Amino acid sequence: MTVITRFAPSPTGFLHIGGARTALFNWLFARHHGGKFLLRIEDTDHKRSTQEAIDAILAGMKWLGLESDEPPVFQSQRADRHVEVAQQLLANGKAFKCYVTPEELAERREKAQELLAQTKAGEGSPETIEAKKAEANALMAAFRSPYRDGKDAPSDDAPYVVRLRAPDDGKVALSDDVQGNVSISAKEIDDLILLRADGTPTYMLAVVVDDHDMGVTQVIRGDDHLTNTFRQIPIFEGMGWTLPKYAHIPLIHGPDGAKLSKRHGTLGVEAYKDMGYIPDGLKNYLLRLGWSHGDDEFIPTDKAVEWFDLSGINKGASRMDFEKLAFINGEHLHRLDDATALDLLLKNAQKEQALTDAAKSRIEAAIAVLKTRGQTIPEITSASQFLIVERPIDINSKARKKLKPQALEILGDLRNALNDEETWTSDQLETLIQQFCDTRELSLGQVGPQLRTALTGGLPAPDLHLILFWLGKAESIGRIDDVLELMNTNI
RNA sequence: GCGCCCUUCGUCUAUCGGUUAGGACGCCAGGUUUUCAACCUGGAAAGAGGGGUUCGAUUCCCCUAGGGCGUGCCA
Repeated sequence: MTVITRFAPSPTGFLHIGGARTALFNWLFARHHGGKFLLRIEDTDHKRSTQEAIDAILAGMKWLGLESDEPPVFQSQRADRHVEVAQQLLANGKAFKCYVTPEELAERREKAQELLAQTKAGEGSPETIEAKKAEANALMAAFRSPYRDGKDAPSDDAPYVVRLRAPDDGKVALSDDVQGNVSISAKEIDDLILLRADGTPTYMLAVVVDDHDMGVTQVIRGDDHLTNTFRQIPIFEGMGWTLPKYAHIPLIHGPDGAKLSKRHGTLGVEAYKDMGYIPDGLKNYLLRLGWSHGDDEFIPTDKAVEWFDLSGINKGASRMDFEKLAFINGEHLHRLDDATALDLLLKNAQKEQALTDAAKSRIEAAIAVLKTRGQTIPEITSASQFLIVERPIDINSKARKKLKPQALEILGDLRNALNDEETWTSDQLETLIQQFCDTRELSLGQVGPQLRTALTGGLPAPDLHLILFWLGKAESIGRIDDVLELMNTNI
């Protein structure tokens, strides 16, 4: 049987980091087993679903390279089928019509809360407190409808919902691929609503029907759904369907250990894109959050596909750590192919300022080195700033201190040596600088700082011969002359 | 309230009864050095607490504490 997984987000917001990881795990599992990865948009709640959210989720998945193997299924478009299944359950006695109103239910809950508050306040004798507590617990227990055994409708035209008749006793057991064997007693399960009073299907019904109809063999979802699974299992059983395998993965918490807040977690993946992370880096980080393969840390996507398994998933929740994300992102960025890196860097740089053609071609020449000088796109962008600035470049105050008269004298000589150089390659320039030092019996420390200052104005940059090479002869000599001239006029 | 799940360095994790409890990020120190990085070497840093089971527990069981999730005519 071919493996089929699915990612089933509800389009009430963008693709956040936890959803991205769930999608990743599903995608990896399907790829690892040569199966299919499907996408289902759970837009059953029309009021809260938006097209913007759908677009954002699709865009986020595309950016991460987690596209589904088939067009997305829209749950809202399958309502007829969901209703059909509910009717079947009604027909075979697994479900029933329930005339209890939402108001009555709310009343019941309120009463329970009130009773509980009273017991906390310690009103009355120990006996009455115990009695109240027991009553409250009974009220708080899983809801069993008075209509579950065929009680007559209050009136012919009374509105009703269709509820599943929950198992009466015993246990409902689940062998979860991550959580292990888990079970709860049947009395914890309520008679859940399948069809609302307006006839529309609920989420609980829809997931089960869709997972079945889509042929899903392995459900991988957040462990916030673990207890829901016990409610869903009776639906499968009521229809005589075989259950998919389940793997409930732990949730991701914020750096402070609390729930993901607006500040970090609820950020959509596009926010991570904007922060300069790249898909492989973010995926690697997300994969390692809760999953491991021995001591491996750097895991390219192809290795992830090869290695991924459910048994490597942890049961405990993990926290978001931006430092480690940055590090692992850097590892991927450093290995990114030059063309892609160049494209990303250029796009990022041009958000701030228009680049001259000269600057662009310098960056292109330097990209293989530039991409290694930071962990995110903005970092390597600022690391290439020395190639972007135009003459006469600013010399920052720290760099200015390197321009002592004696240093400038040496710089003048070096300038002439460079000007005489006809083979402007990085190897040749490296040799030239070395020979310049050797013949004058100078250390690089006596020659380099002022040259670096002239060429970069104090901006961070790699080795001197590389800077000279990327800048080109004319620009290099020009920048040196600017400094020599400036210092002369200042004297 | 009730039910379910979770708990190894600050963080992510390895360990599947016997280890000096390993690795990674971050941090500290040293090295390298023409700026900033990078890099190299070294270092500090953990089994929530209490009971069991066992010749032996981080590992298995129970309790407590802490955290999470669920308990909707939301998904």
